[in-house]
Amino acid sequence: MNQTVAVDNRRAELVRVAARLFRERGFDGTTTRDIAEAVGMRSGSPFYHFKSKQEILAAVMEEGLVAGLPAAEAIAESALTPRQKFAALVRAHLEIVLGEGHDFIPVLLYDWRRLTPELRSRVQVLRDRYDQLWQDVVSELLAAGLLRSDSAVARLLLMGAINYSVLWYKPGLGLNLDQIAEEAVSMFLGPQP
Amino acid sequence: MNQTVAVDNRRAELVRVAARLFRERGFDGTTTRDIAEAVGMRSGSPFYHFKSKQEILAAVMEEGLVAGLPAAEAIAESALTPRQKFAALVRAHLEIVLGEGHDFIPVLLYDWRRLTPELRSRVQVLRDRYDQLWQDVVSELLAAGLLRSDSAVARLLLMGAINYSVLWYKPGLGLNLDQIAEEAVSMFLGPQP
DNA sequence: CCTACCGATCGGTAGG
DNA sequence: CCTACCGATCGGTAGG
Repeated sequence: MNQTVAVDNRRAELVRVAARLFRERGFDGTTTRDIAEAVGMRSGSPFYHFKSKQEILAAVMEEGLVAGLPAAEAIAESALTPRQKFAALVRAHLEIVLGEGHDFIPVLLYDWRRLTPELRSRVQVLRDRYDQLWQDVVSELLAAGLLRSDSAVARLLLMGAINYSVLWYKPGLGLNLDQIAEEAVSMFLGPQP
Repeated sequence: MNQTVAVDNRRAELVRVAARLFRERGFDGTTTRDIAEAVGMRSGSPFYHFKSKQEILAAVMEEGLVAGLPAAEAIAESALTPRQKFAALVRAHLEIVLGEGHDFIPVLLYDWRRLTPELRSRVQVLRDRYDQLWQDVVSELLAAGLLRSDSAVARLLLMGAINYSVLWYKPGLGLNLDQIAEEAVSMFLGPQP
């Protein structure tokens, strides 16, 4: 219809391809030339869509958060029991961290430090919303007596355990995502009552 | 006495300074010129001591592992109860991950992927020894009925929770290392019997 | 370990 | 989005 759609498509393509490359090789291990080539552009053309390489990085992270938030919000606001909410949140989180084709959040976990302070603040807004959902569910667990710990530290340790899996999980080897989620929940909360 | 000592001192100095810079700025965010300048050398001189920048990175990681192994081994081989061993291991690990002046293991956690495959294999030998100590203690916890989970996944989740703290812990804010260690142990194992 | 340097890479830009 | 390019940086090396 108009050119905006085409331009947006190209931009979205750059973000998607950049996510994959950043995840595989890291932010510093990927050049803007790599990204351009992977979408069939010339080396300077990504800068028509983004002001800097770091802006691409921020866009990757924001897209991952925006894509992941609705599912997490639905879980947090559902009528499930605290334990069920937690189990669902763990499973959903494992999916966006380890699932096939999910490159965005791993990039966030790997290369958060490469963002400039300004961009970090911008992305942090979305990150805070995601963290708050976890905080709410962890608070429910504590209120229900299912977890004993300082609430803020508990959340950080729990999310750390899950997030860190991006460094050791290999698809096809050992447990699958459902099984890892089960192991994690039962380890943190004890066996099902 | 002889020149070997002086040369070794310079080399050790490079490793120590590189550890600090790599931790603060990341491997790719640090140039060999930064490292040279920080020890008072000219830009090319680090390559008299190391074949490549990656060799410096490997040396940093190996030094961290060699320094951390004895304490962990002493704990694993001690006569403590499984719960006490685990608590001691968590506390010792938090120290080398978060403690002031401990830059080596954070570099390992941040920049493991920047090692070439060959160097990664070399460092992995030491890493395996460290991981095995954790595996042994986790197995003892399982045997004692203090943890319910698949043993390998349990270890990875536990170590992930601790290791990931390198991304959120800020000295002087919130809990100190002793308190975080206590929170972690009680969250994973439940309240003390 | 220094001097002096290279060769390549890379993010980014002007102008169309 | 392409062409053509710059300016700086950086790991690494030869020779002493």
